[in-house]
Amino acid sequence: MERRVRVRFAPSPTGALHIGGVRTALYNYLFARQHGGDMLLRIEDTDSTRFVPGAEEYIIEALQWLGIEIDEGIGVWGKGLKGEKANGLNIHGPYRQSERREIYHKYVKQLLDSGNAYIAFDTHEELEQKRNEIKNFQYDASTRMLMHNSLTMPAEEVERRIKDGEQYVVRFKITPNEDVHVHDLIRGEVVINSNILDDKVLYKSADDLPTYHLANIVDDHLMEVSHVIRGEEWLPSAPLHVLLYRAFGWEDSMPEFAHLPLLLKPDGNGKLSKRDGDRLGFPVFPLEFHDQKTGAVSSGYRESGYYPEAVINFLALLGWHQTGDKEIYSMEELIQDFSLDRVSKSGAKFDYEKGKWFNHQYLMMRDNSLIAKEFIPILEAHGVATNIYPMPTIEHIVGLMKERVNFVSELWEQCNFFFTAPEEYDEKSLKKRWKEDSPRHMKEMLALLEQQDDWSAEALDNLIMPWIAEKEYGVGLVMNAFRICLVGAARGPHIWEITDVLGKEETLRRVKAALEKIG
RNA sequence: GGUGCUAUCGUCUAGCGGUUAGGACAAAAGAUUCUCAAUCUUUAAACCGGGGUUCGAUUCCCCGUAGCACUACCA
Repeated sequence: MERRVRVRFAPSPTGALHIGGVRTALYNYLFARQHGGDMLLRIEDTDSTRFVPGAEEYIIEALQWLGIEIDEGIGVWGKGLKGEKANGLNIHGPYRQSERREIYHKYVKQLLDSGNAYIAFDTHEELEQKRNEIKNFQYDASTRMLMHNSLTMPAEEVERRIKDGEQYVVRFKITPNEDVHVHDLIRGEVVINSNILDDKVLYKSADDLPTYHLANIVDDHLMEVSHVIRGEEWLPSAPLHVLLYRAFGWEDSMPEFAHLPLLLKPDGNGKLSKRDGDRLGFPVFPLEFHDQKTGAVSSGYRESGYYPEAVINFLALLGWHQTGDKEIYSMEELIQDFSLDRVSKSGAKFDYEKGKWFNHQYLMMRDNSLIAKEFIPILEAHGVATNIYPMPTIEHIVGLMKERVNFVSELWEQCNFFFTAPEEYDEKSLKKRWKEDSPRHMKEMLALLEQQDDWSAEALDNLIMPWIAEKEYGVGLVMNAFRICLVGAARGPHIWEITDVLGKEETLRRVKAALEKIG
């Protein structure tokens, strides 16, 4: 009997959601949707010292922006999951680990009672001392009898210490010299000897919270998670997790594991970090993040002008690829085509340039009307009174220009001349395209244009081209000078597209102004 | 140091014993155009090294090398 697919994304609220975390969330989501299963969001806030206010809200907002729907847990949203139905699914809650203390108590006790765990009183100082004393010290079968714990002291003393309020931790008692097999959906069988595992802290009395390892196993079991899809950094502790399932007697219902390759720095070595983004000038977070403690602001993909579809598409292909050459995938297509066994095993260097290209692709595919709406605020920020332009005109302009930019935000510098007359003339263009005869050409052209009533591109072309030919001025020479008058530089779309948008009056005005200013 | 994972153009990758090793990004050149882009065409660019297995290895195995991850009362 096939088990219902249930996956979870379980970030800890320690700051902005890293782009690698976003990819993990995405892969989980794709897998869940493909199998008609459930996508849960759980908050792993078992480290009270690293909690960052606002992080949880940030995570939810980021997932919503990207279109990664949550079926169960924190921040449920998405199609058909609103209201009661959504709440009805939240039967495994609470989904914040800090709110599950009672649950963990029970399971810590179970491990203690079954002899799979013990209580330890060693202070940080004592541990530090041992690390100095014994090279490569590890708290395990070889050293645990040298330490202050319930294995080395009488039960009464343990009890007394706890009663006295002494802080302690609960450690997992690892059986030495045992090969632990982990089946990984991406990597196959991984075998690790338990000797290299230490007696992991499972619970700390100081904040009455479990550590990741315990909470993770208990929650995944209770929440009936079928597949654990997470970053490769967890692979070394996967055997520990297997041992934990075993100690609880849950090995039969243990989830399948899939450890994803890491996202690496674009240059050099190591995994992608926030600092790389700062250094190389690209965002490593989906949304802009304001750190309330430090006041630092980190840039986000949304604020940088990316479309969520582009970010999704880009991220999906960083570590996963189908057999063919297809590169543009909608979310629906990804859900259709995604598979864990086609996830690559090696880390992927983060290629930001390709990310820009993806956004370009989505910009090209986008309706001009939508782009125009996005462009209007930018126009207004540059002092353009957008209400004097009919919407179709703005749509026409963005349609002309979108193919030469990656982001809507780059549109302004490409097409500002449609909205404001040039005040300065690009020196390079002048040098190359404004010749001795240019003023005379422009004056003659001006005279011709002033007589012209039909301002259509076709009519203007029929007027000007024969004139140039007749006078033998050279098309390039005249047209480029004309372009400089209108644009202020040697760039932009076809010249009759520009005259069309500007209209006769404005066109003539610009030519006159240029004649005055450049001479 | 220990343990694990990984290894095809600069980058993301296709390839699942026999291929002119394919595609995309980035780069270069050309075409086109009144300009700048876009577009199209083209070029350059890779199987980490050494052993096996095999008629034949980029592909399978081993070793080496390199990279990465983990090695906390962090996740």
